[in-house]
Amino acid sequence: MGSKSQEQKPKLKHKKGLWSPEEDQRLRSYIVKHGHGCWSTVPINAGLQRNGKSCRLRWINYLRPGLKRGLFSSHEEDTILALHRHLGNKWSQISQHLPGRTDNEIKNHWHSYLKKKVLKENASSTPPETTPHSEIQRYCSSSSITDHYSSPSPDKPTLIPASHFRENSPPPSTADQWDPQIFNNGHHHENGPRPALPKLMFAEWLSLDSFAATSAAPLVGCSNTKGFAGGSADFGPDVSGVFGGDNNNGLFHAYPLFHQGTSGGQNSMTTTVSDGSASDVFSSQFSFDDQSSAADANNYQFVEFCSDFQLSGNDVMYI
DNA sequence: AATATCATCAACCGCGAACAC
DNA sequence: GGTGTTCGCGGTTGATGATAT
Repeated sequence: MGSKSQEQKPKLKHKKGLWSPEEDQRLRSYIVKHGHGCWSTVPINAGLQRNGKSCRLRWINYLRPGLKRGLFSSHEEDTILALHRHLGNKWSQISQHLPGRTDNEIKNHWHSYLKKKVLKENASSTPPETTPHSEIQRYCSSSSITDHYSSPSPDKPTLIPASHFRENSPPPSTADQWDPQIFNNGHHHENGPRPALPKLMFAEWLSLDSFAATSAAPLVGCSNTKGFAGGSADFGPDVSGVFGGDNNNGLFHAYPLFHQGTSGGQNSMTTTVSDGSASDVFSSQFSFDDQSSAADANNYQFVEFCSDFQLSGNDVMYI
């Protein structure tokens, strides 16, 4: 057992410490071209004097596309606090609820700032239920669907754990089956025009590790432990992609499509949800600003679409 | 200006789980 | 079933910059 295997290969001296820009470039280029596959072979093939573990960490925490850098918003902090109260130090699980944030980043932020904040709050004996993030705790701990569906505020999306559908009833498979309580804040629309549909997204989409590579479009990562089977992706100059949803455990098909035009300007991501037939489909569109930080590695561009998502109280996010 | 202390964050380490043989 | 390998997670460390004395 253990992680000694890589290190003990005939005393190959692995470099440690901070990564240089050249090393970053080598690693990024290699993974963009070939995917990471087996991490232990990545440094060998990429010509790096690092061990696979170090490469994996560097990719996950720093080079992976879609990472959000910078200060944590108050909403993110609230989410961390609420989830930490429920999950404890499960940084990896917490990070799944914060698109673009890594577990390491969240862990650091906790130890450097949030932990003290909590201690201070406890010292002043503020009841946890009065904190603004109690709604997040509610969906974590409650078994009531009505609790899940109640939108916490006009400015915040409704968050629904995917486990709800596994534990209760299957999710709606068509647009018409969606509970208006969720999508229209309780307002039915019998015969009139369908109200503006909410943005719909899964946190998993925000992890590019969920994307499956195709021969035409070698892409990073291929695995998803929850069985989210990918479709195809093309990160060429015209960034576009189609991703199949989970069809094995009762969840409906969901195909996020995104496309970045060559003319520049604003990018968009269209999310289409269907029951598998072409006849009953609805879609919503995300917008995200052109990110100047989009990497250009060997003519592949990354869409940093996590950075500027703004979900509102009319939106639903499956976590 | 020099030094000490604190805060932040990238990276390392060790462990356990999952998997392959 | 036993052993080795790989991966992912969480705790911890150490370098660096900011701030206080």
